[in-house]
Amino acid sequence: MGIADRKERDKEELREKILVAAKSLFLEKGVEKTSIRNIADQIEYSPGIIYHYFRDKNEIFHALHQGGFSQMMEKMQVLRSVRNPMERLKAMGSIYVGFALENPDMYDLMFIKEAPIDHVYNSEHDNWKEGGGTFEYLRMTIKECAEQGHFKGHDLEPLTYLIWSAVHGMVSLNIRKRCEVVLPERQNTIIREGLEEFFKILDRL
Amino acid sequence: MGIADRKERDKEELREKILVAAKSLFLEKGVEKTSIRNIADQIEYSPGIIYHYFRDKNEIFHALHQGGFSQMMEKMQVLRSVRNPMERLKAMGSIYVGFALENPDMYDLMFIKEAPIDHVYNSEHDNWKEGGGTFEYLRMTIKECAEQGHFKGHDLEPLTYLIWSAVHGMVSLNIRKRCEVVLPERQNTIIREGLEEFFKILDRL
DNA sequence: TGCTTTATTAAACAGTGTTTAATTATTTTT
DNA sequence: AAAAATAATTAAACACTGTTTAATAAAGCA
Repeated sequence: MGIADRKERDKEELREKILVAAKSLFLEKGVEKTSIRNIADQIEYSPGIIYHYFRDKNEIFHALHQGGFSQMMEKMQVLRSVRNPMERLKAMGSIYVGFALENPDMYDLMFIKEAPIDHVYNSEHDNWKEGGGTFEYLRMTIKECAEQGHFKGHDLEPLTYLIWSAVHGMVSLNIRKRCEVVLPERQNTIIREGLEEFFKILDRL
Repeated sequence: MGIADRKERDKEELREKILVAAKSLFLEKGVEKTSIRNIADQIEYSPGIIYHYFRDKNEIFHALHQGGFSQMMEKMQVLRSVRNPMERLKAMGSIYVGFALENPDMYDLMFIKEAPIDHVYNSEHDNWKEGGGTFEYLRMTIKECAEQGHFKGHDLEPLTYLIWSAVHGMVSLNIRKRCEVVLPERQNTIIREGLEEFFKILDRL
C-alpha cells in the first residue's frame, strides 16, 4: 500500500503548493486581483490543474480562511494561564488586535472580505475553525466576568457582540484605510490607544 | 448661449443616468461583479460612451461614494435640535446605525469596501463629504460631553475612535455576514440590542 | 449647402474564471 | 515485456471582463 500512500502524499503536496502560492498572491495583490493563471504561473503548472484540486477559486479562499482561524486560536492558547476572567478578556483583546496588525491581509480574509455566497454549511463544516469557536470562548469569558460581579444590568449576548465589534471596528477601519480622519500624529498608534481606553471602560464595568 | 446650456444639461443628464444605473447595479450585485457592459446595457448605450463621462470604473465608484456621505449628513441634520451633548451622541449612534441598516450596500461602499489605491487627495477634494466631516462632528460632540463632566480620565481622540469603531464594528460584521456565531434567535436584533448596551455604558461614563 | 466639431459606436486588445477534449505519464493487467 | 486502463496534466476554447482605438453618425455653424 506504500505506493498509494506516496501518490496520496504527492497529491497533497501539489495541493499544498497551490495553497502556498495562492496565499502569497492573495495577501500581496488581493483575492480579486489574483488570477488562477497567476497561481498556475507561480507553481509552474498549467491553469487547468488547479481545478483538479479545488472546485473553484472560492474553495481556495475557504481553505486559507480556515487556516487563518487555526493560526489565531494558536495565539490564544496563552490565555489558558490567565486565571482572572477580566484580565483574560483584556488579554484576548490584545491578542486579537496583535493578530490583526501582524496579519492584516489574513484578518481581512477572515473578517472583512465578503464571504462567498455559495458558502455551504455542510456536515463536515467545522464551526470551531470558522470563528464560532473564538466567539464562544469570548462569550464564556464574559460570562465568567459577570459571575465575578462585572457587567451588572447588562444583557450578555449583545454585550459580547458589542465588545467584539469594538475591537473589530478599530482594526477593520484601519485595515480598510478609513483612519485619515484621525489626527495625523496619532494614526499609527490609534488602535493600541483606543484599546487602552476600552480597557479603562471595561475595568469600571 | 441657450444651445450650449442645453447641451450641457443633456451631457449632465447622461452622466446622471450612468450614475443611477451604476448605483442600482453596484448595490444589487456588488461593485466587483458589475461590469461596464452591464451599466451600458442598462442605460441602452454602448460601453465606450461611459469613458467619455468617467475616467474609469473607480471614478464612478467615487462619485457614488461622495453621494453617500451627503445622504448621511442629511440624516444627521435633526441632531441640531438636540441640546444635551450626551443625548446628541447617542442619537448620532442611532442615526448612524439606522443609515447603515437602511442602506447596507451604500454603507459598504462608504466604510468597508477597499478604497481604490489611486484615490488622489487633490485640492478639490472635499473632506467634509468624504466622511471627515462626520468624524469631526463626533469629535466635537464628545468634547462637549467631556466639558459637561463625562469621560473623566480618558484621552478623547482615541476614545472618539473607539466609539466610532464600536458602532462601525457592529454594523460591518452584520453587513459582511459574520453574525452566524451570535445566538440564532437574536441575530436580527443584535445590532440594536448591542447599541442599547453601548448606551448603558456611555451613560455611566 | 458643405465644413467642423461633438457624440456615439463597433471592433479590437489583453486580461479574467472555467470547461472541454486531447495528450502525456503512470499503474495494472495480461 | 506488451497491452490496456487509469490518472495526471495540458492546450485550446468559451464567454466573460476593463479599456482603448479608429470609424461613424449627428449636430451646429459658415
